[in-house]
Amino acid sequence: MSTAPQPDELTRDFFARPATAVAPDLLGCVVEHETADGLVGVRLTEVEAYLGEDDPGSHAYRGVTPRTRVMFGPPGHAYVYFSYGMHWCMNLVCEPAGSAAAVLLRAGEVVTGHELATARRGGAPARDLARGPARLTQALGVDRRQDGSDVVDGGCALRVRAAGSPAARVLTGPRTGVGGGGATQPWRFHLPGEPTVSPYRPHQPRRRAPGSRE
DNA sequence: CCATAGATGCACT
DNA sequence: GTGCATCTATGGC
Repeated sequence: MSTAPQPDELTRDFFARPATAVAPDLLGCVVEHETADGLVGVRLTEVEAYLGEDDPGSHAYRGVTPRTRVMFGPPGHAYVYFSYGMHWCMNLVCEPAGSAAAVLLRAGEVVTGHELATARRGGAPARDLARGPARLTQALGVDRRQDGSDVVDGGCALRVRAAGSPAARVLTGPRTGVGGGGATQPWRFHLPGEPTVSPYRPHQPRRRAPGSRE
């Protein structure tokens, strides 16, 4: 049989736009990851836009490095990075190659593979399965191996599809967990009335490590 | 509900 | 060496 695109499949052109335009359109879409263990799908309820080299809150602010190489590549790919020594976070790359914008997937609702997602999350309650960027990747089974994955190439294990009509209402707010002056722009997007949206936390400078002098 | 502290490894300076 | 685009456990209300 043919591998014709499904009607709800997102296109590369969808991601070739500014991150601030892509981000609200991603709300309500479903990210799926299929592994040997099964399929988990997450309906996105909260995302954040990160711009390129002019955005102090973006990993791309200091230009191309081995880690941020994928952000500067073509749109429609996953940028997965390691955070705080134990977590993985997932972005979808936007804008044409050479421009480093991306959208961080912050939270969602597990709509497929509830049992597998719960097992991966250590038996967490349903609302918490994908509430937070690191929880979301853990529920999906995404880690370093998915960095650079093409999510709009039909047949990839990690993919994004539209689900129903676009969100009727989208709320915006300041970005979460970002300092350096990058938090003040209203580049966080979420759906209203969603219990899976992570609570907003203003950025707090990290206290010194134990044992260091004050 | 809220606040705080500790875990933990990598990218970059 | 410094600083994280975080989460969990624990304690108090």
